[in-house]
Amino acid sequence: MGNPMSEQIARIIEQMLEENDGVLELQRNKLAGDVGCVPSQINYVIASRFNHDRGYIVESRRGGGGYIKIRKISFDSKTAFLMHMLSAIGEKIDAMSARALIASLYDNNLITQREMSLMLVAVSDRALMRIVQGDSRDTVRADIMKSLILTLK
Amino acid sequence: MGNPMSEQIARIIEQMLEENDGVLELQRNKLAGDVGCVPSQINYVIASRFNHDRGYIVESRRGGGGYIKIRKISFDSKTAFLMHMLSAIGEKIDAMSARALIASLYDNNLITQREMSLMLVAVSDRALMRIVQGDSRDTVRADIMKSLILTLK
DNA sequence: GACTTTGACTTTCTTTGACTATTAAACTAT
DNA sequence: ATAGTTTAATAGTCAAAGAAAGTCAAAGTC
Repeated sequence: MGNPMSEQIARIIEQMLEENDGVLELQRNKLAGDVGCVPSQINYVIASRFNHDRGYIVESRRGGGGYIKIRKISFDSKTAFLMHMLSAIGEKIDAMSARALIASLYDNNLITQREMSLMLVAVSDRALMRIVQGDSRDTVRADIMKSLILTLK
Repeated sequence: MGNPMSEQIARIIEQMLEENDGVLELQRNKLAGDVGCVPSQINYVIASRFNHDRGYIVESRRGGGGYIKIRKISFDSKTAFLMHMLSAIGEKIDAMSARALIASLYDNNLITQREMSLMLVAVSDRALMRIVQGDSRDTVRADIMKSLILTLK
């Protein structure tokens, strides 16, 4: 059977990544124990299948509480995400939807917490919205949102 | 997953620092007791995560009523810078001045390049400025600028 | 020959504890 | 009261042990 241990380990990691939105933190010794291999084989699998060339970023830490963190970074999907969001905005967007979109940028690791705060200020600033009249608000907000999102590209 | 004691202690200290405007005075033995570790581990955490390289200044005193005081450096100067900028803005600000201020935030390492881009969009978005009439523009822009700067803490 | 498996050895980070140093408060002698 | 001394309460240091993860080359498999 074409079923080497490395394949098994790789499948496990892939599955965990999918279940976790492309981010995964594992413990090398534990995984090795679970799957029944020597710890350094985990390194082999990661080095051969989850390396940078294949679109992954790996960070790790030794010592007590150590871990290996694997992140799938696909510029394509990032751009796709942003483009999808752009087209979802359309002509107008209300404040609550804008906030939700910004939060989802943060949840998807496309912006930092501080960037989120800045964006929230930009689309929901009270002084601004006091001046802009009624229906125009959501139009202005949509324009700002689009510009902000394009800035992230 | 990876939650070594050191992480826990570091998080506690960070939180206390945030709640206290970047200054914190703790009692080593008490904290060690609360969190359930040996006192010298507090030293380890401080040495490894709150050292000068990471932007902290630590002072301490032994004996009765002893303490360890941790201060986040440059917090004061950062805040001072931001406050100065805030008061420099006043009621109105024109687009060019706003851009200059934002650039100086970047030059002074208070924001990243991407944050700079986001802020620039927020204060100079053409769609927005098309709608806001003449003299109000600089007032709106000043309000937005102030909110943005306050967001930077 | 390319890929996989294994394990001895290395490096990094954390935890622990014995020992040291400093300080404030309490005490003692004058 | 004052100065000196002791005591108790803190914090500091450092090295050893522990807990991961990393490296690399030899051996195994297809």
